[in-house]
Amino acid sequence: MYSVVMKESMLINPARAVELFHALADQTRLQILDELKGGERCVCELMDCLDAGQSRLSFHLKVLKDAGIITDRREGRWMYYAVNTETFAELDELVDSFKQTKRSRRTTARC
Amino acid sequence: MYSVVMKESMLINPARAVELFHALADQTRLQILDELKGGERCVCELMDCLDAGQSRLSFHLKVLKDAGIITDRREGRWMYYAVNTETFAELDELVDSFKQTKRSRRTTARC
DNA sequence: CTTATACATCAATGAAAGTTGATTTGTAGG
DNA sequence: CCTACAAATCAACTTTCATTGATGTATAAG
Repeated sequence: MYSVVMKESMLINPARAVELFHALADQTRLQILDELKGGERCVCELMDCLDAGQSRLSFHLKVLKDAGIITDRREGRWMYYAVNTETFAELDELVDSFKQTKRSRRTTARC
Repeated sequence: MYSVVMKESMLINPARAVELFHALADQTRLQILDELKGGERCVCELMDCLDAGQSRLSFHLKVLKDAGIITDRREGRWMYYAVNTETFAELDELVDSFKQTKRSRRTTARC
């Protein structure tokens, strides 16, 4: 089986994990995601319901997009943002990867 | 059912979510968790395998502990740290809570 | 071609977080 | 007591991140 072959204590990709968690570690960005749960939204809609300035929103949307957490789509003058479901699957995996390896309580004391 | 009663687009607790994600958004802290998957460890062991200074480790351990991600236990002069499995269950829930509400693609355009 | 709208990007500032070395606290042993 | 060791805490500093206002860019309409 896979888990037996793999080095048991190895993260999928540390840098990627940091990027994902960092993107989620902000109140405004969580509010954006919360709003996007209801379907795609354009920036001006988000400005309304989050009561945030345009450049501030743009900044946070970029962080989320760079992390692959949301996607964007242009329609005329508007940019529509939506959650990227694939990335949440990735997140699930990531969280699971931290779960304790039950065997191997300790091998040697190193102190 | 619960989910029907709850306001559909509401996070469990935004501040708590930010705290959790922030605690995980750091390379060193992820390395610590990765090491703790193999069972509890004391600070000096972590210093060895992570090649990090003592005060630096202490700082990161505090962040993880304050977020409830790890627990500590004193044994003589040593402090043993271990992952707190309950918090990972909480994390699972949190990640799930972001998953898209399929119905309600859009109600009104607000731009 | 001009103007307006929607948004991104930039530069400056302020706030928060991480690093380092020094000091302090707690425990064990002589 | 005194010393030694494990680890926490602190102060100074650096880096990273978020906010703001101004400017730039793309699209659409007249």
